[in-house]
Amino acid sequence: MAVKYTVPRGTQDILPKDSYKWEYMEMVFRKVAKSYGYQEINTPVFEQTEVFERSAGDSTDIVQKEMYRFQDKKGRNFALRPEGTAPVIRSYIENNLGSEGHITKLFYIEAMFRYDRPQSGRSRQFSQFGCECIGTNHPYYDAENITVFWTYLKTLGLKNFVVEINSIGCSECSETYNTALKDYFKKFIFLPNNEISDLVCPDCQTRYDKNPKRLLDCKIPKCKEISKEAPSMLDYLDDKCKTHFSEVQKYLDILKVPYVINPKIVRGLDYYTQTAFEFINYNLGSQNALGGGGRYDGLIKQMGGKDTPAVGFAGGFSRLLLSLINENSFQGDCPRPKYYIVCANDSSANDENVSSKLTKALELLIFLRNKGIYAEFDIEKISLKAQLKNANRLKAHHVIIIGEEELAKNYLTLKNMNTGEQTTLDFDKIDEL
RNA sequence: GUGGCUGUAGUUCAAUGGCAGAGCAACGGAUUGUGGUUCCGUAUGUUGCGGGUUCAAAUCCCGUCAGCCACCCCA
Repeated sequence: MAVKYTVPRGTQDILPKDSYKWEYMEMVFRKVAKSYGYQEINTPVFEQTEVFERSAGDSTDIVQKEMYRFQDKKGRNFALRPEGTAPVIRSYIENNLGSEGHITKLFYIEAMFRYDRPQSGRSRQFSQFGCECIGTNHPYYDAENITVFWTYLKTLGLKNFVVEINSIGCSECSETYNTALKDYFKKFIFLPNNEISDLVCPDCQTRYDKNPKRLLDCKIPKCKEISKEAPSMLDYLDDKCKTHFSEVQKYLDILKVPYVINPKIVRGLDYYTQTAFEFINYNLGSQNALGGGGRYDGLIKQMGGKDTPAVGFAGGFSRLLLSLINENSFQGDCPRPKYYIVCANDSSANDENVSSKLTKALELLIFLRNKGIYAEFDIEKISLKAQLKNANRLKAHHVIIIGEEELAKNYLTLKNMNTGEQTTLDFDKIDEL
């Protein structure tokens, strides 16, 4: 069978058999986010390239390798959005959203694009949910932001996940720590004669210069062994950051969100400060982060706004769905007809009766649909058997049978497809349906 | 971006280099006013695509596309 066109690599169609699952996950997210006072924002799928370059950081992989870039007819540079925070902040500044109160809470559900090798849980177009709480540096809001994510996963019924938190400090602490880390790793990267050693993997040798904190979560056994003895970020926090971090923990305890402290958590984007957190499902394979986030107190100023602190998270729907299906926790219902209408025509039926039954069926169908009830009828299926079989295939809750008997006495036969039980209902009382 | 595995009916998977097959699903019947269970029957193919080797290729080789796994990175 020749399929002429296919979806672009790393993208997918969401087909009817799955689309209701996505709809359900989005519905629950909107509900949870709104209960915490977040309001929905939608930004364009593309932005000026600089929006991402300035925020995420020039050296990050997202900016360096993964952005879909293009020019429009006037030669302006744009990029498909690879992450959600920068556009939201761009909009926050542009529309002066901060003027409406000292805290602004925004949530979004949007498609993101990154050019990367596809794998289970990683595609080139993917859908993210996120919450940004802008305008306060109070540690309670770090905890509250984490709680939104946690509540969302709990509401969906997800069981296998952990919340890991860390503080990567303000830019000053981070600087001091990087120096300490490089000091420690120096003797493993370089031999006494200053040549490159092979005590750590080649990737870690690049990390040493590019992003020293990444040295901590290398998966190569020999590197893991070395990083065990490495200094911990938490020992390099100044008093302000230390207090902030312990306050976040205090509020998480009060809000009853279980968490573990993982001093090795690193964020992939440059704008993060202090609190960093990840939601991880260890059953998920190598792409195991359901989402992550943290505080980014410097970003808004850096992007040209007033100096405004903020905290936020983003998560991926496809990994979430994989997790829910894996552990059999998905709770949404697939759409099922509440009523399936069947016309029964036996050999005794004359043409006139066949026609009045059809009229009755269609009247009933439109009556139910006008009330917003999902009702089905198949005008092309003739035999009673075929119609019932179809009702069963669609998992209809009830079947309404209109046959000779019903036509003559002006009532309907109502069949419960679960129990097989049948009752009758006067045609004049269809309001009761 | 690096390394590896895989690609056959709607789907899950078979087939020593020698006639492309089975389960499930679909459809029809057994059962003319009753679906799900059972039994019987019917239909189903550019073996991802393009080249090569061979008397002969789903099978071997090369290329390509796609998916998966790990790395990388991250949602």
